[in-house]
Amino acid sequence: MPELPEVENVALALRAHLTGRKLTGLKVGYPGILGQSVAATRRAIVGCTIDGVHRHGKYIIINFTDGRQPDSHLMIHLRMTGQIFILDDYIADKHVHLTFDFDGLTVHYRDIRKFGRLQLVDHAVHPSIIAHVGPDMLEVRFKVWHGRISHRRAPMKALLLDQGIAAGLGNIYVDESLFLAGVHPLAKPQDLSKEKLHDVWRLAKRVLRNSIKHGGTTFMDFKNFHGKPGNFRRKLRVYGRAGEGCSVCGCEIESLRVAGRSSCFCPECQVI
DNA sequence: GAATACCTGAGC
DNA sequence: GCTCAGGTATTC
Repeated sequence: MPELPEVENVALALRAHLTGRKLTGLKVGYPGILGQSVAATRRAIVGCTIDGVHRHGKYIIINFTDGRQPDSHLMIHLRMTGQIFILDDYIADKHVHLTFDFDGLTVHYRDIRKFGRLQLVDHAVHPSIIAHVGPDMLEVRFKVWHGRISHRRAPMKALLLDQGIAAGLGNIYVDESLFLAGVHPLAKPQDLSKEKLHDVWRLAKRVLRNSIKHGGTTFMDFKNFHGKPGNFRRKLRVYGRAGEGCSVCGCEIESLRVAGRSSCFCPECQVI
């Protein structure tokens, strides 16, 4: 599934392939993916040229301009199963809900579970203005992050998933970050020293950067479309490994439900 | 903060 | 045929 590293790769690919291109047409199979009417979407972006692609957390914002009207900003969230790829001779299956025609290439939006959204937003390209979303996890400084999390009373698992504190971590990377930091998913900020919280912050950034470097947990190729488990999956230490032996101490990885999510952790290495 | 809605497919 | 998977908006 797309996580921050895949979203980053998608944003990089869109920027590389679409900057300067004009959108000539938009086909819509399932309007529910759009956060506004089909007509409003077409009015805002068809005939416009892409002049910027930005990522913030798991959001992508594409800037469209036509030189006369104010720019339009299309915000994309892939949620669980959204995929974007560029392929000219692709025969769309039933999960392809949107097809964007540019001069010279075709971009498909495919989404098995239809959770993803593409919506027009008012604010300018800089995506940190999304009100309910905190600073990007890769960008946020420790002092800022600590100030946003240290007074909260919820378990660390829930707080790291909370996009309002910092945006970008999903279930996989939260479990991995907590494992690397040796922090139990039920531990609360007040249970932890400032040094321990610094470890969580530092290792969360590291695990995200490492995943980006390895092509993400899900591999998505824009030219030869496929979305399947990528190189980073085999590097995961605890996620999806309940019942297996911990790579550090050998004891059995356990699974627990925290904040409505499955949480895999090592009961020996991760303490409150 | 927890529960639920949104969806479909995989795995039992 | 049931449960589970999971990000976010919404509603308790």
